[in-house]
Amino acid sequence: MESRIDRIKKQLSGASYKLTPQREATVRVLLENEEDHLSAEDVFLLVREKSPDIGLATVYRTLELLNELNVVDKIQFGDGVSRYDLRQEGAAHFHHHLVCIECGAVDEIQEDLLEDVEAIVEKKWNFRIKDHRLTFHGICYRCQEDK
Amino acid sequence: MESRIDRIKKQLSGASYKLTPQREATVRVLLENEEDHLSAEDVFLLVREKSPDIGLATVYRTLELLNELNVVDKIQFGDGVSRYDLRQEGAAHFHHHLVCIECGAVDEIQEDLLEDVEAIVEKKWNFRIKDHRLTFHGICYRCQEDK
DNA sequence: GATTCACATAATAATAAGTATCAAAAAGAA
DNA sequence: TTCTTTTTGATACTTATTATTATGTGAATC
Repeated sequence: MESRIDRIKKQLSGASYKLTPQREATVRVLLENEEDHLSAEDVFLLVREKSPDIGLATVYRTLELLNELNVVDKIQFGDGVSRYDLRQEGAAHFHHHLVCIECGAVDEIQEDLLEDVEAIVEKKWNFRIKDHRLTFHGICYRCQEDK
Repeated sequence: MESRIDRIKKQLSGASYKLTPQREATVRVLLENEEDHLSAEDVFLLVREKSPDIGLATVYRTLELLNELNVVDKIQFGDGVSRYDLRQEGAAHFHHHLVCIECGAVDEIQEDLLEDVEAIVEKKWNFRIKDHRLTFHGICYRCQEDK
């Protein structure tokens, strides 16, 4: 955990930004809630629990910065809110999501399932792929059991 | 064209909605701009050219309704605006998009490239897929030529 | 034909996510 | 120290979208 913070610190300083206490608090919240897909508001409320004086704008700025440095991914599932998701270390590509239309849960698929598809797209559409977003909408295993 | 409007009319009446003049004007704009990915504002401005008395809220409501009936798909590319895209007739699934990070162009892939991937996800994650969203970000063929 | 009645609409107010502004504080550099 | 740059917090603002509300409309019933 500490080592991940250190590495993020290096990424920041590499781009001549500092890991200020506010930024560190924000990063810690993201690390502690890695499973979730927090909105900026969610992050703000969680950060505020430990650092009550932090401002909402600072959280937005930090998330924006982390997104530019590819530390987090900014995603939209269509509910009108941006969500911020820590990128797996070393992951070249965005991971995939399973959004349950019953309960709203969002699960992640870390595996890259798209290599074959990307090869086809690059060739057939002559498109140089840099990243992708893949989300499946359906019924998660939990809601299937409930039936 | 007229036949497509007729079929959309049937879809509406099947769900006990009417194809009012305002709704028809909105659908026509979508049909005439099928290649584009219009925002609600875009649609509103285009509809207004022919039906100056239409209200923005009506356009929003119509787009929302068409989305619920799966006539259009509501998509977000991350620029803060929802865009509305006519679904190909008979298409069970959402089509895919190629978003160029240089020029912003959005191209479409109508083919379903995900059958194999979906089979894996359904089995391995025990997730019953209803729909999917797949967007590639990269450099389109036009911008590659410009180099 | 007049009268209901449910649905649609236009106008506009309200909401909420996100951004811009700006003065003050913090952190370096000199 | 003093000067300069970066960062921050508070808050005003913007903008997409939604809610409200009074009005309109067209089919169904009297």
